[in-house]
Amino acid sequence: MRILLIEDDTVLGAAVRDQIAADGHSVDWMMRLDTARDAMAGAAYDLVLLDLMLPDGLGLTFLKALRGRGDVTPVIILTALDQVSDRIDGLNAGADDYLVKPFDLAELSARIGSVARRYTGNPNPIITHGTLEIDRAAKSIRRDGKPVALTAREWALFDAFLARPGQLLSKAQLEEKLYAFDAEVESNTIEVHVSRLRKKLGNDVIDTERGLGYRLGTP
Amino acid sequence: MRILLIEDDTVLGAAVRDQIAADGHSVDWMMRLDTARDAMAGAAYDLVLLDLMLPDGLGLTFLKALRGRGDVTPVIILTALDQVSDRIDGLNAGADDYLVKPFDLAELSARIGSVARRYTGNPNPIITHGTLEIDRAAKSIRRDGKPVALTAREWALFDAFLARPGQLLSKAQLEEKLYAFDAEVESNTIEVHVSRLRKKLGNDVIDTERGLGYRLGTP
DNA sequence: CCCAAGCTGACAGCAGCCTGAAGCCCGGCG
DNA sequence: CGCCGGGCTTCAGGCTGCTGTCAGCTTGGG
Repeated sequence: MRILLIEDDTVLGAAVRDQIAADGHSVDWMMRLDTARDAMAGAAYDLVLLDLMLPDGLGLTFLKALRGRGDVTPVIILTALDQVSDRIDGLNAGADDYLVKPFDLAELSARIGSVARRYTGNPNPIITHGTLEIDRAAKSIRRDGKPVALTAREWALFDAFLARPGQLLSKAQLEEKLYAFDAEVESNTIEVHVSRLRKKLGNDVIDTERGLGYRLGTP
Repeated sequence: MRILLIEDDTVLGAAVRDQIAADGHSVDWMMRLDTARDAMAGAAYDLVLLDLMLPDGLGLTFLKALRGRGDVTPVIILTALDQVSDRIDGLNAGADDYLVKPFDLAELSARIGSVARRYTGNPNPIITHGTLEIDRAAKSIRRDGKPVALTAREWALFDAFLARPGQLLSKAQLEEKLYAFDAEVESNTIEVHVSRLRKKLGNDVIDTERGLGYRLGTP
């Protein structure tokens, strides 16, 4: 497995690098966000280990930008912050896991294994839905063979329907999925995003059930 | 999402149950492993919250048996054990996540969301009633295999009968369920909706008991 | 046979939904 | 540091079809 380690503490970084290498993975170690950004642009990693406090910025900003770009590479956060709110922010920003320093290197190995198990193992299954071809893992969609680009929110919304085909999802449920519990929307955002999705994927991808919610269309 | 909570501490269990319910999930709460085992045999859960120390055995044994059986339902461990080696054992036994008591309820919510996001669903439980197939969670009904669409009010009414199969429900009770306490209807609204339901689902789904109320039909 | 209780077709009003447009926010770039 | 641009949210106006109401009919009990 190819792992990108972003950590500015030289002692901890070296220890982590050695542990990962001992587990048989290959590691690239960056100490700054800008070089890490370049590294990710140039190569495909299977996992990112991300410190939150870095000399040239916050790890959370980096993570949000990554997810906003549609990148789904698994991310495990390593940080000294042990406040609950920080953990929640991290998970909501799209992290897959969270380790608080000081952590045990053996636990890091276990967590890496746990994350890896979820993502590797099977080639990406393609779901066909009418004239759409959907690769959920890669977050890519083709309509009539032509690629369609979805934004982060659009994908999050569509993915909610893919997770449970045929299930009716209320706007409240969808809001909960698109936004953290704390975040609040008090307008018709969901409706707007549904509208956009329909424009990109076809009017019949999502059915409205008045007063109840939405449902994946039946092609 | 349908969640099985296995926890023998009544105070913590109630708090967790309430938090999950507030997040919009449905919860079954078991205090023993044997009843939990029965529950999992009888229904498909989307997530299991598992305490490790239970009156009739160890949670880890339960988890290993589950995984050994090929069950991949996501499991989050809740426990007072905070040794790193305990965490590693838990993750290696097949747990998806690990929370050490005392934990913050908001963080539990975040972790549940994190697990849910990467989870690809178990089918919802389907109730068969005569020629009807009912998926309460998905709010979908098939009659003779063909999908039937219910409106919001129709579904609310029908769901009232599904919640208590065989029980007689007076019009007053039904009005109370369909409308907020204050809202008042002074006509035969319930009768009208029952009529519409019968038209969609068949005349025998709901039986009339003159002067008393209605009852789910017995196919 | 009569009356009370329930059933159902028709319909108007309005809650709920859709969508174009405008403003805001944030990351990227000069 | 300031501008630029894409994405997200909010708002407002228009439309759809669900829902409560009513009237006339049917059913069941005594």
